[in-house]
Amino acid sequence: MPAPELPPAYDPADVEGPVFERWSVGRFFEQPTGGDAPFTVVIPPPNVTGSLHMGHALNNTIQDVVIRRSRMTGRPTRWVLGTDHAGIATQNKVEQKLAAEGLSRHDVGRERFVELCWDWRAEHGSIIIEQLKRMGCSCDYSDEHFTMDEGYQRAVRTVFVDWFERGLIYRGKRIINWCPRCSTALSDIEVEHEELDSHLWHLRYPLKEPVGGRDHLIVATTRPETMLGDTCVAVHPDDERYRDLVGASVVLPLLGREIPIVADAYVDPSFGTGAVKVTPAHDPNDFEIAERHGVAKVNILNADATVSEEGGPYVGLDRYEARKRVVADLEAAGLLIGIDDHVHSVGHCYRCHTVVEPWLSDQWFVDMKPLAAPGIECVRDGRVVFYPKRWENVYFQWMESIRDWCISRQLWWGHRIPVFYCDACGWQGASMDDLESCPKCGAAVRQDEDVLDTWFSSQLWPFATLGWPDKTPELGFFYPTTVLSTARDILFLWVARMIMSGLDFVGDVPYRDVIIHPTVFNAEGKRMSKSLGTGVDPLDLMAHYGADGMRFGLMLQVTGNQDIRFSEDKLASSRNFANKIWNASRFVLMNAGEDFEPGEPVVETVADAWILSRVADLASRVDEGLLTYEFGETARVLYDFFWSEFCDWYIELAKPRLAAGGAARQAVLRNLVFVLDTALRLLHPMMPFVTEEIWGHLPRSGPAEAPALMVAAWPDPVRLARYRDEDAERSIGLLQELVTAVRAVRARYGVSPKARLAVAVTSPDGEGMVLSSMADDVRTLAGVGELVIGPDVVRPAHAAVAVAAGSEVYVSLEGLVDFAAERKRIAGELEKAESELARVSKKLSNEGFLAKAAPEIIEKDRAKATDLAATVAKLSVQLAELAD
RNA sequence: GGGCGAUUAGCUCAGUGGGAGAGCGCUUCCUUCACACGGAAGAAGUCACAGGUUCAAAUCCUGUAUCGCCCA
Repeated sequence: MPAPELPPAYDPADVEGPVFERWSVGRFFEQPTGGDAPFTVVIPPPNVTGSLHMGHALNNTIQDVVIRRSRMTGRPTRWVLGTDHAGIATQNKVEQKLAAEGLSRHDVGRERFVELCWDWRAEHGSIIIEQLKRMGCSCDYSDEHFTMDEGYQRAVRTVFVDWFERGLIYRGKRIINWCPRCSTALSDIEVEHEELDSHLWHLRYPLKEPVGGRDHLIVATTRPETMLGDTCVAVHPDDERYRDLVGASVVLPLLGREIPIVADAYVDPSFGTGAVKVTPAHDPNDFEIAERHGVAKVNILNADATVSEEGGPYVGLDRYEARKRVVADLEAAGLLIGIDDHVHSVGHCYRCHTVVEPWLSDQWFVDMKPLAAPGIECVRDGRVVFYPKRWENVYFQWMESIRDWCISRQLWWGHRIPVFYCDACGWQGASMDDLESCPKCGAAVRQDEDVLDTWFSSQLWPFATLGWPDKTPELGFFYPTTVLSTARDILFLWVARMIMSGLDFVGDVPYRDVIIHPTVFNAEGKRMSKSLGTGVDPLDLMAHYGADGMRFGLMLQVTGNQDIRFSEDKLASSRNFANKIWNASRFVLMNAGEDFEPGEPVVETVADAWILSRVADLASRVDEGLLTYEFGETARVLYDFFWSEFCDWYIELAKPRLAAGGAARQAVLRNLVFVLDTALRLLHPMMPFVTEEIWGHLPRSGPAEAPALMVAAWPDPVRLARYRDEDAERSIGLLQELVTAVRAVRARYGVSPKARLAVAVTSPDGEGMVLSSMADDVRTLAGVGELVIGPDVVRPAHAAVAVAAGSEVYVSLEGLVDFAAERKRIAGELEKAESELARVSKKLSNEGFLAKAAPEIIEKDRAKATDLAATVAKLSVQLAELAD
């Protein structure tokens, strides 16, 4: 089938939509139903409120690349799609919408509010899914999951009840991280710490009774307003300065409360004055001290971070206003001793960046230690492998010092905690079913008001999406999944927890390989953020460079490094690369028209043997690179092969044979088609659109092997290995050197590209024969007319000279050669060759080297020395001749 | 305080024991019938610094400096 004429420039906008449509109509995205060795990826569920950012673009390209390769190898391949319900983020969105109408969630009530969340999801939840399609991601779009699906809710509840009954989930009054804006608890790892310039306030606390002539002590604090909640002052038990004060009392300024002085080893005597004020309801360490000494815990803040009634005269003030007032009042009372500059770390909400408040409240926790042990073991014994490997240490470090997980959130949108309380008899318990009455006394029960952390449900993603807790066929077939790709910032939030819950509930790891991809920063090396306007929108990038250009440009930047300073240049060169592929293909298709006779590749010339050898090498490097997740290196290998080898050399070498017609034309056409076909397959995972479109136009020898490139066979490096040909590679290397040398002479003297040069080459026998056999190629590629190659060619008069591939090259340039300039240049080359020869000779006369270096290294250096000596000799002769 | 990463051409980055590379940018030439999103040629680096190991170090080890990230 002859190809319709392709336009001379690749326009992604014309191609991407129709190609995606073809994949969709062909149902190529859909998961397989049978086969062996399934390859499964679960997508890290994007937040349902989100839209595509660079992290998504990168991560989903990585997943699509491994998925597409796997699908082409014929393995049953499944990419599971879905979103998470994003408790805080979704609730924020819906509350904002209500606020626009002057309403709060309390005005509409819990039931209605949850309905509004579902409405919001129905309206906005598929935005990011559509964006994934735009990128060409080959997820199974017919099988979309959501962490609030009915079946998923059952999975979450099963996990909760199980852990509750095993005593792993418990309720307790603890210091948790409270976001006053979101009005909910956060787990420790949902808090982002930031170093801020602040102050250290030194406060005088008067003693109730003077002790040993002292009537006060001085405490230092970074949060003076919390003094309202102080219930003791602590000093180190070994601190001589305060020993006699332990057991005495101070009168808390402003409030007049009498509080004790206690001795506690937690206190660092070298920090501040060595005496610390203790605010048990607002600091986790102070809480511990209070527990040890049995002192009261006074909570001075309301949920919105205003001062509670415990704050006496300061009641109702915002925390920052309270700070100003407390400091001012202390100063007025002469109790403010000094203020030092101080940098300290302040926690912020990971969703809204409000400063979080350590706050005492009743929350639900998971005891993580028993779950962590198997989670550590499965990485130690290699059942789960991280790429890059170094992330395993980060994982171990966190898992080994794991702390209990606060899972309750004071939200309405999410999985409501399935614990029921009977106020009549005091019974409480977790239940799979919604209880109306107390199983013990029959009185009415009430359900816990809180919902679970979104991550509590996300941790079940690899198996809850497969139907767990039911023992579905899918679960048996697709679990464990194959690889998970994700950003490093959710290693703890998500990956570690999936591993622990997968082991605990399914009895096996959730996946074998974990790819931790680099973080995408902007060109200045700063985190990309929509709110700061430092982000780049992947949709804009795709509009400029095409989806393939963006994908390939990102892949070029994925190395073992932990971050990427995003370079748009790489996307531009990738767009150009797509155009290059398009045009090379266009050239091949224009030739492989009516008269093309399909068939196996034919080795008719050295160039044929060479390009087939190179494509065999390419297949093995790309295959290996993708299996080891080395995306940057793989992208570079593809780029170099296609551009530098296939286009710059093989196509150029093919042109005269195409023009010659007949058998020569048919042979080279077959090879062009074969190499292009193979390269398109290898490029497909990274650049799915342009490769698919071109592949559809390639001539076939019979009925189509596959309905689309997406589901065509992946080139098998083992089968291609028969095309390896080192001799051909060496020969083409000689040709390239010679051609380049002649072109350089042309450029140096500004000879028109149209002018045919007369060239004479003196070569050693072996090389001379190889070059002679390719004389026509040299003529074409270097623009040479008269060409003489022999063992002892006479140097023409008025010739520019070069040494290439061990040969002397003379280019006749009647009247053009500037002999003085030429002498200078050759002298420079000679100097370079001599110094290189001296270096290698020195090495070869080093006995240590000869005794200890690997034989092949020594052999290589000997050969190099021989070559260099020849080069030096030739250049010397040339220099001498030019002196005439 | 602990850990991790980075420091290579003007810029962004590959290269992890044996001849310093790419893309972009720059210089010169070329619109030749696949491609100017192109072709040809070229200039450009004290591989952060200091020690050490080795026959041999951009590469391994130790330390220092600077930048970034994570944990406490």
